[in-house]
Amino acid sequence: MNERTLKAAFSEGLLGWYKVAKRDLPWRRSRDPYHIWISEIMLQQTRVDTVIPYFNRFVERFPTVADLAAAPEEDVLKAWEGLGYYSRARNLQAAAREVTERYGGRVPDDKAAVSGLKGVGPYTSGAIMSIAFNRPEPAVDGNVMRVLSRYFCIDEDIARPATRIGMEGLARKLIPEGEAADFNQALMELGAMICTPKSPSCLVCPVMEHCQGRQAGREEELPIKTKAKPPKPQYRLAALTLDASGRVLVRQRPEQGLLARLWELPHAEIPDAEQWRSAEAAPALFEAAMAAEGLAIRAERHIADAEHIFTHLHWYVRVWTAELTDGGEAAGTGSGSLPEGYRWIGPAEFEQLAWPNLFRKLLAQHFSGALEAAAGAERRI
DNA sequence: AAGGCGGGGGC
DNA sequence: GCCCCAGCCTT
Repeated sequence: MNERTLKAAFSEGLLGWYKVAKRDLPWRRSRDPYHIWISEIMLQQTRVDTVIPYFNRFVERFPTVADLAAAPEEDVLKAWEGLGYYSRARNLQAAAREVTERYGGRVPDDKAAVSGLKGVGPYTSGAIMSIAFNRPEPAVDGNVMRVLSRYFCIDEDIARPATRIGMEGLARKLIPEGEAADFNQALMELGAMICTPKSPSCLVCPVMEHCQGRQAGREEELPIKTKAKPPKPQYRLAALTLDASGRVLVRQRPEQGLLARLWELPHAEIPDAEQWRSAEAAPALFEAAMAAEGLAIRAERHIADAEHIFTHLHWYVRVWTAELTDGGEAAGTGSGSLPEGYRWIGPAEFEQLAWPNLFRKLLAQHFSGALEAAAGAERRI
């Protein structure tokens, strides 16, 4: 079979399968390019099942581009809480403001304009142009690279940017006339449902017959991908500090970087794991580290441990109860002696602010009494 | 080209 | 435990 026939068989088989097998997803019930856009940003590095509830809440809370553009940033962050990669939320709102001001609140049917929006890269621009406007642009994500690597038995490392460029050229040629929206979604659907990373379901695959990877017996070893580096361990101590009325001392993270603008318990890295672990050495190191950030505390008692794995970091977080050492003024009614970004919160404020999952879980346990109960049980042993 | 940037599901 | 996911941005 020649190359042209191989491609035609692929496109026809895949498209025919998709038209009868496609999943009923919330954003597929809409033709609104704004909805397509929201869904594609949320779906970056995030699974469909995770995105669905976020998508539904988000479009209800921000029904139009103008609503999103006009919303307080903290509202957008709260709507994104738990979804991860929070720069997506900030970029999305910045882009919504650009669409409102420059394009009258409508997502432009223009490849260059869409590509220029913050948070929209090669994949997402192709997805919006094809799915929302049926333009024949490729939308090459991890699914597509896996499917194409297998079907055409391509050995190139999909971690290399150059490989994605090549895949885009191939994917562009595969789009059947006038079928960009369905075909691009079919490619991703096949990758998600049939041509999975592990144990692909070749026997029910609509294009198995001509799959070059399977014919070579290599469907399990493709695609080729260089391994990611393991996350770097970081040992951190966090302070659970209460005032007289039971409120908890928390702080907001900086505007840039990891977990930007989310809220957290005050904490500091202890570079030496052994010292971090040591009940004798840890308090003084913790107190010094917090003092360097302008917060004078005394660490009292180890109360909980938590772990959180990011793509590039592995946090080991040990929570100590703590007290402010600069007298009652800081623990009072917010007289201003707290460092910038710090505040006292009760259960009501806890629900309003946006937290990374690690601290959301810890504080939820504290406010429900579970944290102290567990520590008390441990102490009795 | 490499690294920063979350969180969860599947096996 | 390990892998990977409907990636983008900065350097």
